[in-house]
Amino acid sequence: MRTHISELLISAVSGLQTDGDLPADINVEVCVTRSKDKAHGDFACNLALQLSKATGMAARQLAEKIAARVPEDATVTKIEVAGPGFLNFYLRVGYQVEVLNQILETRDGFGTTREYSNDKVQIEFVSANPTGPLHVGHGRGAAYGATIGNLLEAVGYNVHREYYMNDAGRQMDILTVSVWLRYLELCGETLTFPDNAYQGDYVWDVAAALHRQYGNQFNYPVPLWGSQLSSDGDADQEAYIDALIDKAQELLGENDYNLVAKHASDTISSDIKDDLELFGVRFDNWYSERSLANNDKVRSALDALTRKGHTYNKDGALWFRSSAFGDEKDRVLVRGNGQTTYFASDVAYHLEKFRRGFDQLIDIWGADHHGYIARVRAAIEALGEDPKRLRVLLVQFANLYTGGKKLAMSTRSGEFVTLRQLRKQVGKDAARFFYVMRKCEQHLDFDLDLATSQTQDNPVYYVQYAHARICSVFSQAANRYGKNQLVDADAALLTQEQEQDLVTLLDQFPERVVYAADQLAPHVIVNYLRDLANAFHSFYNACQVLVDDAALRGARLKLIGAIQIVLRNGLALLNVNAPEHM
RNA sequence: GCGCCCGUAGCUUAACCGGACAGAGCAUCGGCCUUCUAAGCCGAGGGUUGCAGGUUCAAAUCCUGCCGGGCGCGCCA
Repeated sequence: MRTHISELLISAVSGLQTDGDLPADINVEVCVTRSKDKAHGDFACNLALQLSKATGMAARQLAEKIAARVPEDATVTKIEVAGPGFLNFYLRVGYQVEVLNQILETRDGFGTTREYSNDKVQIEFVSANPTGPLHVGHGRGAAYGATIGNLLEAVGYNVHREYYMNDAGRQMDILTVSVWLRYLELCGETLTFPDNAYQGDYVWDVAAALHRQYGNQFNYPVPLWGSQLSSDGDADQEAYIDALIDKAQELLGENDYNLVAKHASDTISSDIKDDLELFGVRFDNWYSERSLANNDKVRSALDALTRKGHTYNKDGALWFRSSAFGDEKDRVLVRGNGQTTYFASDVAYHLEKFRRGFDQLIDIWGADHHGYIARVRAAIEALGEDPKRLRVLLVQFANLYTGGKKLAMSTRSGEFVTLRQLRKQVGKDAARFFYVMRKCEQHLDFDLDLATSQTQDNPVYYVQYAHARICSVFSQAANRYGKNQLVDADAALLTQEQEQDLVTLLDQFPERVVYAADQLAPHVIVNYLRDLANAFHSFYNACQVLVDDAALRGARLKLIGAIQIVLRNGLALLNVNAPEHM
């Protein structure tokens, strides 16, 4: 309907142009919006206000001229010039009821469109180091990315979801050593576990599994080697950890060290996979950082940069001249000790993404990575790819509160609430809904006490309850009147204000999905569902569905049948269940 | 110090990417269950959109400067 009105307006403008009332060379961008207020009709357009600037004509006067030139239309009953020069369109009562038939016919498909049907888009999210279980901070990125994926799919994109496993580098070495030390303790050794190693209980679990599988194969009595390390290292703990890593590699040898490392990373990765699966978050691919290095992809990406003349050597390190591409300073790719940096892997990884033929790339990162955007973009540009095809979304942190106190969340300290615990406490549906309720650049305060003790107040129940109520009405309708109540129902009987409001809302669902997908804004769907549930609950209290009048009853069943489908489709976008009973 | 994000009712927030009197929820107060689920509905109070300028017919939205909060600024990942 909106595009239809736009067409009417365009025709009016070109009519005025041939009349000579408007200059022929003006740029017309017609923008029709739904009126917020019913007093302003059904649709509104600010065209005259925009054109008055370009033409120098008074806006109201111009609006009158446009209105007079709009072609006759069966649906438009009145065009009014209002305020400073708005054109308000009033439409025939009941013009939207056709949407009910459309919903009941297309069912699951209602809300999906084919707007972007040929574009392949890759969305990379979560991508947490496999050094520990996912915590509630990761949950937001997971829920957000999964929902974005659903939205993009709904508007026709070919979506590929990927998790980048940072399974290489120093953090993994620290994890390996942490597991090995716990393992030694299980073998009966006595040692001081470093404060800056991974403290969490899960490290014990990983070590225990290692011990079950390999027995004492990796045991080296501490008295034989412990004294060789610089004394307990309160001077420099990080150096102490590095020394431990070296010592472990020396004692275990490459093969055994890698066995321990792989055991640790595999165990934790599979735990992460299970966890995400239960959270309703699926990936098409898990891309290993280690595999980049193993396949020489890092080396060849660096060679490509060097060939194009964007690198240089300084102080024994290899640098990328990212400042030539808008970054604030140059970045190190290969350190003086010969090791490549995390950034080097990321350059190779993003190059690889482009090579895989995606039209668009979306990265969802935690807000703490914002300083990273410029250098990744720089690398993409330097390698001859179009940086505009990469969209980076920064998701602000979710702060967790309990007892009014903010919880610190650090994987190394072991002080964190896992995603698994959260899911068990508040449930998958509530957690998923809560995580995407706010726009991603807004900080999210997650009050655990509130979520656990007052689950009744959680808005997800409000929406789910609307769905359950509808299901209940249908089951009673079937009991009293038999099935197939929807056949031949006449939606024109829906004349109550609450019924009209509902039809209008249902009619908006597809455009809201498109908008949410364009903006990568799941909260738009959340708000829509709350509005729809609210309109339904109001209707439910004002109008009886199962009335004696069979015609009216049929019309109302048709209406709530459509609502049921839209609630279900909307909740499905969020991976939230639509229960039949509550 | 420099850079990015944010500041809206007591609290948590929305506002269709410049539009009409800034909408909700929680909390507070007052009503509604012998009719389809009261996890609901109806009503009331509560706002100088952090502050000060600027652009515009029109600013929560755009620009400038302050104030306040978060995050980042490694040959860490």
